[in-house]
Amino acid sequence: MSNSNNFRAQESPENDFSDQSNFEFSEYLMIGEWLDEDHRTSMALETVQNSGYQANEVDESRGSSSQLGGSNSTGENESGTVRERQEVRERVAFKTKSEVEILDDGFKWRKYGKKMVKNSPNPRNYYKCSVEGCPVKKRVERDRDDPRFVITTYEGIHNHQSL
DNA sequence: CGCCTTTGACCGGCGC
DNA sequence: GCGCCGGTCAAAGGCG
Repeated sequence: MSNSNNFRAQESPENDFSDQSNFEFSEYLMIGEWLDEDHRTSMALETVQNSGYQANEVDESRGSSSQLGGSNSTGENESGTVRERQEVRERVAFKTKSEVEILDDGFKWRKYGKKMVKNSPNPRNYYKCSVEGCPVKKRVERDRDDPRFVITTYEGIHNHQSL
C-alpha cells in the first residue's frame, strides 16, 4: 500500500562466486540488510545451478508435465530441444517485517497452493505470476522464529515489465 | 463473465 | 518398500 518498490532479481556485478567449481549445487549468499521506516528487510540471493540436470520423466498420468519445464532463458527459446543441461535460476529471499503477508510488489500473482510446513505453525503460500510465459514463482511464509516477519522468496526472472 | 482463492489430492524425492 | 515432506494441480466456489 505504502511502498511499491519494484523488486527485480538482478545480478550483482560483484558476483564473487564466479569460481563455482567448489560448489556443486547451490549457493546462498547474503546481499544486504537494511531498515525501512517500519519494515526491516533482509535480502538473500541464491543461485542454483543444476549441472547434472536429469531428464524429467514425462508422466502422462495427469498431464502434470508443466513443472520446471519451459523456457526461462533470457534469450529466445529453443524449438525442439527441450533438454537443458545447465539451468541457472535465481532465488531471491526477502525477509520483511509486516503484519500482512500480502505485500504488493507491483506484480500480479495467482495463488496456487498453500501448505503447512512441519516445524512451523504457519502455512506457506505459493504464488505464481499471472502473466503467461512468466516462470516466476513466489513463496510467502511467516518466519517461524519471528512471526512478525514475513519471508518472501522470488524464484525466476520476469519475462515482462511490471504491469 | 472472467479471474482469482480455496482446499484436498496427487506426485516425486529422500530417508529409514 | 513405505512413509514423510515439500511442491503442484485441478475442481468448485466467490467476488468485482
